[in-house]
Amino acid sequence: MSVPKNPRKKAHSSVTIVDVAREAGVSYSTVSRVFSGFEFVNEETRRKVVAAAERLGYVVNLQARSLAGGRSNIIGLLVPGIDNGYISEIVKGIDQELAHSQYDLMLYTTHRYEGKEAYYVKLIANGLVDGLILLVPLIIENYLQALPTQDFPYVLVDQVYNERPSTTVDVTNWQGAYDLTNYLFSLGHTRIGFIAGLNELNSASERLDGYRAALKQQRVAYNPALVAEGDYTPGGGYRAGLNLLRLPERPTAIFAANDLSAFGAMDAAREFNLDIPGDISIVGFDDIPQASIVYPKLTTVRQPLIQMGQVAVRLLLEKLDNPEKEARRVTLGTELVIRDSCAPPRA
Amino acid sequence: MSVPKNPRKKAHSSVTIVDVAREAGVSYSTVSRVFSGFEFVNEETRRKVVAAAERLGYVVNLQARSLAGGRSNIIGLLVPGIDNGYISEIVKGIDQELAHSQYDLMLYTTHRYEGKEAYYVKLIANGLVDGLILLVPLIIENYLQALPTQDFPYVLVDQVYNERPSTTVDVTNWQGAYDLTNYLFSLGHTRIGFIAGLNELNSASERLDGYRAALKQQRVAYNPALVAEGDYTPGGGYRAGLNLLRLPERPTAIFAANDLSAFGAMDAAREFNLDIPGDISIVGFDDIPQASIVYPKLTTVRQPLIQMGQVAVRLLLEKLDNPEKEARRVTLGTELVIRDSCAPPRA
DNA sequence: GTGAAAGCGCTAACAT
DNA sequence: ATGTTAGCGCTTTCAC
Repeated sequence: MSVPKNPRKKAHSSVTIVDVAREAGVSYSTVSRVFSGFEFVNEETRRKVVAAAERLGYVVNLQARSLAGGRSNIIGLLVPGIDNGYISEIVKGIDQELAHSQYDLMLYTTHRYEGKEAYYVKLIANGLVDGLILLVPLIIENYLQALPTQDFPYVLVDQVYNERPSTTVDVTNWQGAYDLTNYLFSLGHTRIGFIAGLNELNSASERLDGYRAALKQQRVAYNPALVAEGDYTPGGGYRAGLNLLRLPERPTAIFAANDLSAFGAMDAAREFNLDIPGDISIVGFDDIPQASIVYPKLTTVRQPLIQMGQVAVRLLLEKLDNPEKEARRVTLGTELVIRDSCAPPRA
Repeated sequence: MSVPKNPRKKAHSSVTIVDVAREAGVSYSTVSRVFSGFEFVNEETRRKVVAAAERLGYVVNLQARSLAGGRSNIIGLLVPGIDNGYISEIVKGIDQELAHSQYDLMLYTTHRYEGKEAYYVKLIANGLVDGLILLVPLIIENYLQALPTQDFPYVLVDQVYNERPSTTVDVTNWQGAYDLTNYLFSLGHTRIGFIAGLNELNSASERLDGYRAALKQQRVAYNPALVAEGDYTPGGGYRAGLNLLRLPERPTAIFAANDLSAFGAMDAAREFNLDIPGDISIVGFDDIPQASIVYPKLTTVRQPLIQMGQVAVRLLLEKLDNPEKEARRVTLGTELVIRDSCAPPRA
């Protein structure tokens, strides 16, 4: 064991490559070769080294490897927070995919550096991580501008950024909203309220567009009064729902731009003593896990959240292996999930 | 900018301490002093250095700092996965507390190394992180044994390990279960089914003990037939719920050992066309966010999940700052949360 | 207060 | 196939 001279150094002494080399009676670069793979090493030597390493309980020091060779085998994930079914499902996908790889995950939450996004990203990109997955709803440019070079590998999830060709994974928001609205029509609804998300989010505006397109196609006039402002949160959905339900001509169905808002709208409906789906139909978007736990179970549009995470990782690793590769955008399909929160309007 | 000689090195060139030193016209150890804090540096020199660094856009390389003897300022978190309200709430607390500190978070999920826990922990502890928070339900010893030295800083969340004095944060599981059972008694229930968690988890066994203690105190005979085996998942809760409801003398209330199981039990009750809480009362434990979203809203025992995460971080940082400090155990209080899933039994 | 120099554990030329 | 050597970017003695 090499004894650290530095007293402020981390306490736990560790076995290094040098110790293993001595134990095995070879030079320490040979040991390095054995553990960094790929190099040719005599089978017998390799065995000796592995045995020695095992005896000593050797484990590589990833920092040192990274410093010396360049790769940390860590990818960074930047998110607003993980206390949200939507994000944690995507993270689950990321995690799953990473499990098949040699990479580990560094989790960065944005709230820590509000207003200092640029510095944060620089710190992140400088050294520790090989690439970055950005799952941040807003102000992407603040983050992206700070990337140390044009070609630092990153991928955007669920948002598009047109100023710079960026590797991106998103879903068919427009189509999903279009399909869902048509489903409501097929049930006989024509007065369909819409609880919007923040318009700066392109997922939100695409969904609104899909809703409007379906209206148009059904030759139902678009009525701005039926669109209430929400913000993708249950609280916002609740308030928007209240507004919609107070309307003189109450909608018979409400399309909330995401599931969380739909939950809020459900609460609002209950406050009006309205039966769901008897008196009012409610639908959401995303199909987060809670959507099938609430009562009644929510009809919604499924985004392949887990798959989004997986694809994000795959795209990033692809980029890592082949930096020359051009940025590309993968748009995954959505799917109508019919559950118990809709019924034909009362006659 | 120093040009890396190694072609496989990460593409993005970065500004180093040497560049800053040259720019500022000082030696690079002075630059180091400026950024690693604490050392005495002439105020004017410091200003020059800071200015130069800013001009160049310098950011420290944490790996190098860590390797050289400093701290990585990263703590590791080991969890089974984050797709679970219980865990993600705790993580939220961890994240919040970390935000006030200089530390970043490395997220490790256990499923990647099943059967290789020891190796995994070694890898984690060896180098990259300064300390570790273990939020792993089972087989803790496999993990702990592998810690490089006796004094590698770690803290256990929601589990106790008696073989070695360990810094721990947990909650009053026994008391919570006791209180909750008594609440059910106060409503008039006496036939109270219990859906257990895995008995190896001490949270699960403590809750069962609390339930039994309340029974005893109320002089109600303990009936093993009323205890169904669950596993802390909705699926397990559903099956256990079914078993309980099939009993000749059906319980009038069900105490599920955690909220997730309670959700499963609710589904089971609905399958029997039982009204909750009219025909049967159901309670859970944990108060995860979903508990107030399900319908009817779940009566449960609140664990201060966020606070648990915060305390875990605080304990770890405390240990990091003062390695000599003895391990201690912090047990946080639980609290009865009465919502809509209980009513007196039908006469 | 500041500079010079050693070394953290490892990888990757460059030798042999 | 293996050993030698020079760093990766930084912290930390040890001089001055």
